[in-house]
Amino acid sequence: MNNKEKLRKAGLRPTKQRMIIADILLDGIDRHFTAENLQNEINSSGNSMSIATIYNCLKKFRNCGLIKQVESSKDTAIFDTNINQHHHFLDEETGELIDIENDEVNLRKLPKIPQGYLNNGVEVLIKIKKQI
Amino acid sequence: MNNKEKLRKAGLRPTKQRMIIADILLDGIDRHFTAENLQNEINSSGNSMSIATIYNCLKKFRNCGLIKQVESSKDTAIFDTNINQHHHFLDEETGELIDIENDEVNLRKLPKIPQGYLNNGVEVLIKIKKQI
DNA sequence: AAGTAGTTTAGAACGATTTTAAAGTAAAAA
DNA sequence: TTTTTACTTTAAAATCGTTCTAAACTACTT
Ligand SMILES: [Mn+2]
Ligand SMILES: [Mn+2]
Ligand SMILES: [Zn+2]
Ligand SMILES: [Zn+2]
Repeated sequence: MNNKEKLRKAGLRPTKQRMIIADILLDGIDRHFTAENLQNEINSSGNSMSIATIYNCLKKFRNCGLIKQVESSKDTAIFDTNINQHHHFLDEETGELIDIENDEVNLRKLPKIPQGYLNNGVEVLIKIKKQI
Repeated sequence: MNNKEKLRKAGLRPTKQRMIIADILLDGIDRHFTAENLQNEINSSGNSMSIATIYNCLKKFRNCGLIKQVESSKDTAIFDTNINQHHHFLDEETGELIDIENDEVNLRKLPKIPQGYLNNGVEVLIKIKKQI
């Protein structure tokens, strides 16, 4: 399925800007990035785009499930092209994230979901720090 | 140990402002809160404090291990008075966090920590959503 | 008591993100 | 195809959480 079809299937109009972003993000390579990182990639590809459009598109892509947003206490939003359920190592010093595939983690025991709620995904974060 | 002693032991001068905050936060009750939440509590207690001081104190308290900061993709920092290793339920709609005590979770399998790094804590986040 | 290092503060500044509103574009209707 | 409609992009302004600045203040040391 090409990117135009992916956008259509997600319910998004394949505009010029969304296609530029899809060409960068939906190439099957897993990556973590910020809005600014993406703008730099757009610029490097010989294109340009308003930062407002980049935020608009990232929000649409995320809400459609084409990308994810990582839970992180950094002040800048971090997005993730790996949309499979998976986990992360986090170096709190640098903010660097490393993927952990889902089958690398196995939970023996999980707490009871609160009354009236449904489980909507489990994420394991392993904080790491450089050895001294 | 009283709050003045707790601050001293943490290497912090027990100033009037830090004592006001310690009286609110270090009462043994686990809670999740923002800087603004705390300012409201300070105001309700008949005191007042500059928002800069509140941020200064929260950062000091966190760096001394008197409180924690939660990993969250919300745009406002969320702090936690539960400093034991523990986990959370997160309602992504509302941002509400609910503690999961450490013994409620059991990991059968953990990935190998990357070369040159040390494990610095494991956090499990269970995203939940309201049943419809 | 005097010195000094650390702390508080109001307000300015900052940086990430969102809003505004006008111009442009894609899809639908005619 | 033309027209209409809803959606999208944009630069610039606004917003909002947080940090910085620098002057006044306070806790601790000598
Ligand atoms: Mn965040
Ligand atoms: Mn911010
Ligand atoms: Zn990832
Ligand atoms: Zn907690």
